[in-house]
Amino acid sequence: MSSSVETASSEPAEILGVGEPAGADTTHGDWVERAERALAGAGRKRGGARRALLALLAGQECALTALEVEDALRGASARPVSRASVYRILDELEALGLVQRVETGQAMVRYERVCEHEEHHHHHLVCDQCGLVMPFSDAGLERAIDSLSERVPLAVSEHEIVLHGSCRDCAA
Amino acid sequence: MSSSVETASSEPAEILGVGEPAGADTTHGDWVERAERALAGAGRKRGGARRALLALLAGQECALTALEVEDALRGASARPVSRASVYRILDELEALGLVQRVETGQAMVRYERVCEHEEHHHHHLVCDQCGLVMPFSDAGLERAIDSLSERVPLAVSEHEIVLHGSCRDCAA
DNA sequence: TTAACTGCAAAGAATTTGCATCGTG
DNA sequence: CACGATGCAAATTCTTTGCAGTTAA
Repeated sequence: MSSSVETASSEPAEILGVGEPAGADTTHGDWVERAERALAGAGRKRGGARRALLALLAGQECALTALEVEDALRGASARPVSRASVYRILDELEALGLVQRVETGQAMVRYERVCEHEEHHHHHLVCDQCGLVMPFSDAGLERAIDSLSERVPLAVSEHEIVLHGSCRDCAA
Repeated sequence: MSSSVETASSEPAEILGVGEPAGADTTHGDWVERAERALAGAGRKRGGARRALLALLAGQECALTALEVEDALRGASARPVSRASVYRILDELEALGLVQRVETGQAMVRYERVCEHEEHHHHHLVCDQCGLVMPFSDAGLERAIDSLSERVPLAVSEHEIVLHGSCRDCAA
C-alpha cells in the first residue's frame, strides 16, 4: 500500500489509498489494541458487534458512513451487526476519541479511525458529481492550520478540511 | 462593524462579526441585487417568501440553519415563511451559487451567502461545547489551499475548513 | 392567462431510543 | 449473578414532496 509520507508544498499532495480494506486485522492492529484498552478502561465488556466494527475500521483507509459499515459487515466473512448497534458503537468510539466524524456534505456523516501521533492524519477530496471521497495529506496545509490555531479565540482540538470539485472521471 | 481585512500569517486571524444582522438591507444590498438578477435570468418570478429570505441572508455575517432562518423570519418585523419554502428557496439559491452549505458537524446543515470576489470569503470556528459558530479568515491558509488545489486529482471548485474546539467561555 | 411561488400536510431518510434478551467478567 | 452489549421495532428529527390555492409578469 502507499506510504503516508506528507508532501513538501511543491510536490503533488499525497493521495492515500482509497476504499479497499488494507489488510484488515494486521495493518492497524495497534489501533485495535488501543481501542480495546480504552474500552476496557472505560468499564466496557467485549461484544461481538463491537469487535466486528473495530476490525472493519482498522482496515479502512478512509471514512465510511454508518450504512456502509452496516453493509460491509453484512457481506463477506464479517459478522452482521444491526444498524442501531453500528450507530451506538460509532458514537461510543467517537466519545473515546478512537473514531472521528467527517462531514463531506453528502447528507450522511462519515466516520473514520483516529490514529495517535500524525501517521495517518489526512483530509478529504469530494467529487460532487459521483460522490467519490479520497483522503489526502499536505504538510504545508498542516503548517498553516497549526499557525492559525494559535491566533483564533478557540482552543482548537481538531480541524477538518474538505475540498469539493470534480474528480478526473467526472471532469472528463 | 469590523472590516474584513485578511491577516498576514503572524497577526491574529480576522474574526468577523457574529450573529447579529449587520444592518439588514444595506450592508450587502449588492448581493441581493445580484441574486435578484440571477433569479430573473433563470426565469423566476419574485415572491414574498424569497424576498424575505434574501433580506435576512444579506444581513447575516455567518451561516444559519434552515430552522434558524425560519425562526428569524417568524419573529420581529420579518415576513413569516413556511419551513418547506425555506428549504426550497435555500436549495434554489445554492444551485445558483448565491448561497453555500456549511457543514459544522452539528447535525444540521447551515447556509450562508456567497459573495463574488473574495471580500467575505471565510471559514468557521465551532465550539463543540456550546455550539457557537464564528467566521474567520486567514490569508496564509488560503494560500496553502490554493497551492494545494493545483496538486490534487480533483478540479477543486470550493473548499471548506472547520476548526473545532472550545470557545473562550466554555474553556474557562 | 400561464407558470412560478407558497403553505400545509404527508412522505422520506438518517439517526436515536425503549425494551427484552443474550453474553462477558 | 450483575451489568454491559445487542437486535428489533418504534420514535425522533431534519429535509423533501405532493397538491391546491395565490400571485407575479
